[in-house]
Order: sequence, then structure tokens, then C-alpha cells
Amino acid sequence: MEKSRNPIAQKLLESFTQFHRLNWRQSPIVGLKSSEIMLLFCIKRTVKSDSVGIKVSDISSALKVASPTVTQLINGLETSGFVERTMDQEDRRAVRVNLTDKGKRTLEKVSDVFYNSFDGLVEYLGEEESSKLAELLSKVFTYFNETRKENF
Amino acid sequence: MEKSRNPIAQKLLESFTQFHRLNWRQSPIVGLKSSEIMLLFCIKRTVKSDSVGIKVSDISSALKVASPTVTQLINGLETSGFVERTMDQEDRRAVRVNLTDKGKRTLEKVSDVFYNSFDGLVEYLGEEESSKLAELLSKVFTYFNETRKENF
DNA sequence: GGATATAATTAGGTTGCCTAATAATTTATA
DNA sequence: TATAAATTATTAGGCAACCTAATTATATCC
Repeated sequence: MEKSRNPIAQKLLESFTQFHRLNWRQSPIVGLKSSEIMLLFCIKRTVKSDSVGIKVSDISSALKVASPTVTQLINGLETSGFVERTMDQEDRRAVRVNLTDKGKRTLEKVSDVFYNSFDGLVEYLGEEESSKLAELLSKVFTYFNETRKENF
Repeated sequence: MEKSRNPIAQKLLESFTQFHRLNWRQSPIVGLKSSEIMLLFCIKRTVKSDSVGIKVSDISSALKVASPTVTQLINGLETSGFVERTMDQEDRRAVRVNLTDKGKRTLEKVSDVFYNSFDGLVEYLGEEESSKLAELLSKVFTYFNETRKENF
């Protein structure tokens, strides 16, 4: 079985395995989990200043996770003072989420570290190779998505 | 902060995020977790026929996980009949792990699906692009590993 | 022979998700 | 207009994939 393995496929599998172990999302800050950081980024990216905030369901679809996942992350972030919930004035079912000042300040620091690390990576790989990588990963995603649909 | 972001780094981050969601290691078989499959592959790859088997510590270092992780995975796999433990004849502290016939047969099936999927990916990307991807991912791993060492 | 190191194991824990169920609210339909 | 259906957020419980601390027995070193 493994003898007839395509060596390129094998090599690709090994690089995926290695990459899997990388934990590139690792939080640069104690007290903030990587999943929480991703959520804070999502709020920051979406919510303008003086805005009513973003709904749980919008975060959920933006991050492509279930809304209970978002709820529970927000519970923790609210407790720690990074976000605040307010009621939606137009829909009594909904909640609006905003960054607090503490949240904004912390996210500023996190962004620094996080994006510097990605800038460094682009520098390390070169711009052309970085774009290439992004493109190839996107193709991988497309491939697996499509073959998994077929199997259902 | 996000305005000054390098667009290539941003693009790379997005492709990493997307890939993160992919779960490429997903098990093709009900009743076997992806971590278990990786462990079975590790045994298969290492243990020759009629061999005394592989030690827990060797699996642990091969997969780069803690030995309690390996122990607990083996507990489950032994219960399900995929592997068996025997005592090491030369070292009373050690245990030797081997695939059972059931384990071998099942792994044969899993390999088929799993490797076919990777073969398909190589075909989809092309051989040159596949090799390129493997190489780039390896560089990413190297980059993050080295910058993380510096931060400690 | 005693100190130190090693091997596997158990227990408990964290993170990052998921689904089922629920209550309240909004929207759609007859 | 009343009812059914859909939507929103939440809580509870669960799983997978790991980790560390502690422990016991064994092997190795000095």
C-alpha cells in the first residue's frame, strides 16, 4: 500500500502534518485565547466607531462557527472586560457587541505582535512566494470542499 | 493599525484561516478518530511484520505528542481491537504495541481513502505546484519555529 | 548500593469547537 | 387578527485533541 504511494502526495501529507503542529494562531498574550483574539479581530474589522455593535449571529457567520460558540466566547471576554453587550434597539431578540476601551487597547497590542509576525513571514518567503502560497492553500480548500460534498 | 497592513500578509492570514477550518485530517471511518488514524499509520510505518512492536515513547516522539496522549489513544484502540500491547522482553518498564489483524485490515481501508484523496489533490494542483506547496509550508514551519525560539 | 534517570500510566485540566433544547421575539400566513 | 413558523441568543452537555503533574516500577550511573 505505501509502496505505491505517489511520493509527491506523501511529501505534501508530511508538510501538512508538520504545518498542523505549528499552531500559527497561538495567542501572543496570556489571558487571551486564540479563538478569543479571532473574535476580537472580527468585531474590530466590522464595527465602526460609535456604532451599535455587531450581532452574535453576524460574528457567527463571519467566523463560520456556531452561535453558542460565539456566546460562550463573549461570556468570557465580557467577564474579562474586553467586550460589552448592549441590547439591540430594533430587535429585542438580538444583542449588540462592542469592544471596550480595554478591548481596543489590548487588541492594538495583539495586532502589533500578530501582524508583525505575518509581515516577517512575507519577508522571509518573499512577496511572490507568499502570494503563491495563499493561492495554493485556497485551491486546497476548494478541492477538499468539493470532494467532501460529493461524498455526502 | 489595519490600514497599514501589508496586503500580502493579510491575504496570507486569510488563507491560513481558511485552511485552519478545513480539517484535512478528518477521519474517513466512523469509529476511528483522526488522531487514532495517525497513530495507526505511525505503527504501520515503523513496525515490520513479525516484529516486537513499537514502544509508546517511540510513537510519542514520532508523532511529537506527549506519551500520556499516546497511552490514552492506545487504550481506546486496544479496547476496539485495533492494536495489542505486549511486554517488552528486554525492558520491564516498556510496552510494545502492534497492529492486530483487524487493525491492519482497517488501516488498509483508511489508507485507500486517505491517500486517494491526497493523490487527487496532487492531480488537482499539478505535481509542480504540489511540490511547491510542500516546500513553502515547510518554510513557514521553519520561520515560525525560529521566531518563537527567539521570543523565549 | 544509593542516587538519578527513564518508561508507562492515571488523573485532571484546557481549548475549541459542536448539537439539542429553550425562551423570547419577529415575521409570515391564513 | 390570530396562529404558525422562523429567528435570535443562550445554556447545558458533549467530544476531540491535546497538555502537565504525579506516581510506580525499572534501568542506569557513579
